[in-house]
Amino acid sequence: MQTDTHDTERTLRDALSATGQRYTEQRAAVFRYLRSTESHPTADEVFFHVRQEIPGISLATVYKSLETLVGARLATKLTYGDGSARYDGRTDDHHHLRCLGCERVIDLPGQVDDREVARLEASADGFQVTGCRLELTGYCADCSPSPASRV
Amino acid sequence: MQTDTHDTERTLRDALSATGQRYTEQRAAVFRYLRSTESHPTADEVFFHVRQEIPGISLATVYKSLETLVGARLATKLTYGDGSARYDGRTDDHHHLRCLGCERVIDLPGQVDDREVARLEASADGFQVTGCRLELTGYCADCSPSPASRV
DNA sequence: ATCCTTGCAAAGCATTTGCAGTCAC
DNA sequence: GTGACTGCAAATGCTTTGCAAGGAT
Repeated sequence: MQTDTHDTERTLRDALSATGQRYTEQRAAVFRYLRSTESHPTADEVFFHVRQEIPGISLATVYKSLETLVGARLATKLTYGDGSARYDGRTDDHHHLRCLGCERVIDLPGQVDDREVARLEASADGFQVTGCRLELTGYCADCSPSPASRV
Repeated sequence: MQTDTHDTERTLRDALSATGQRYTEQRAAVFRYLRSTESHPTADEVFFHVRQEIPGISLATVYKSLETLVGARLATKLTYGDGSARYDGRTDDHHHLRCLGCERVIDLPGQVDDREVARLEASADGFQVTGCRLELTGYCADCSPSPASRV
């Protein structure tokens, strides 16, 4: 646990200093919160939680910190979906489920098979593929309209 | 060609009247423009083009028309990606390529194999999947940094 | 000591809304 | 004639920016 905290701080310090940026309490708190949750929070939600630790932090700083983390590849910005952007503290290749009922975004374990990507890529003439994002939409266990119905 | 125009108008009239909504010149122009392009335009781009046909149309009306079309399942709203939403006149199941250079969104022929979706879905415990969106990111032929390089 | 960061308030966009006049049915 | 739609302008919501004061190296 203690080790976790140290690793997190070390990771952040290293990534920031590598690009001439500074380690600050605010950035650390935002980073720690992102790492601690699987809820893919919006900037506002991050602000709300981090404020309990650093009451004086401003929303603008939260936005700046989040962009800094994304720039340092320590977080991902999820811009699909309506409305406000969501941030994800995971940076490994993974996908998402989006509940059409409660709008929650849930991590989906597993990756798209490379052969499947290659097959699709074959239709993308002259396009050089570097990444793949997949989102399954539907209804989570709590929002399922009815166990058997299908829209 | 003539038939195409008739079909388009008929399709729109039918879809609108089915929900007690009215056929208007503005909605028709927006619909026609969406059908005529593969460029996945933003609301602003639709506004720009439709204005050449109906100079008096307002941006608000374009937004309202686009939402009406989406609601009637005659268009799709593409909300992944930063910034403004893009609209797609195609409603069949298909996916997209997003160029990280010029930000263009290009249609990707082909679908994700059902078995692949089923495999991923298996990890989504209790989640009822109704749709699948996939986006390959990379560089289009015009933006490719260099033929062989890979980031 | 340098110059990056913060917090505040104001600005910037994309999108939505309220409402009176207009139009499709 | 009735209720839906348009156009305008103002409002909203998320995000970014400019700048002086403060903080990390």
